Amino acid sequence: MGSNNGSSICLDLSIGTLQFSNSCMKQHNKINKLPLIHGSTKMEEQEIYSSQIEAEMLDEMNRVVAENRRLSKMLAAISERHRALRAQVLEMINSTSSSSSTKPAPKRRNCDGSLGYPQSVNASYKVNCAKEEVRETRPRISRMYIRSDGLVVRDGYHWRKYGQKVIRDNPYPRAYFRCSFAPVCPVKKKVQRCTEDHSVLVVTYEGEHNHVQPLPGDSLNCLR
DNA sequence: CGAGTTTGACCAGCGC
DNA sequence: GCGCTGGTCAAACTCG
Ligand SMILES: [Zn+2]
Repeated sequence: MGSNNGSSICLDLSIGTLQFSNSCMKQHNKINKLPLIHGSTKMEEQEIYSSQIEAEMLDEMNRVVAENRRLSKMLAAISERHRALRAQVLEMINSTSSSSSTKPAPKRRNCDGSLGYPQSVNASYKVNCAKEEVRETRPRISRMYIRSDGLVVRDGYHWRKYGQKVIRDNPYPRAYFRCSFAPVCPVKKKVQRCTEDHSVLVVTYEGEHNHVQPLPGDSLNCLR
């Protein structure tokens, strides 16, 4: 979870071009090897038809090659931007962690301030979570998006509800759960409905279980 | 009767 | 300092 630190994006963008050109060439050879029988109108028709197909295939192939080239350029540009942003974020983390060594870190609202789809996660959240990875002292926080009608999340663990709160800008309340193995297990979770899509539950897990899953059969229909 | 849930009160951080 | 807000506590309540 969140451990995908790979800076290089590797995508195979050769969308069947080789295969396509090979089959095209085979067909081309086949057509060329056809015995020529002069005066045969049927053969002429076939030849015209074949050449039409050939021309269409070549057109298609050129189009796909051009598309492939365009996508490769786009990917290169995106990779370059990703690398630059990553470097920037790391620089920010280093500067803030060195400067905040004198200041005590705030006790609350570290990673839970914003709630929304993964695409709309803001920059400060990303920076905070990156900080989370850098210093291993704070409990691990992970967020999941689950499509569910009720507030029940089948994640294989037993939870005890210890609070519910109406949160600003959300008509649905947020529920607070502790692992039923507490205080031995320190894991907590928060469950609330997504403001954008009310059929989606936003589940935030805090910490890691130090015991086996009591209900391993329960699968998590996660949307990530 | 014990375990789990509900819900109002309380506490602490943060912005103004 | 004050009000707002999110997180937690704990008494009351429910359910098997
Ligand atoms: Zn646990």
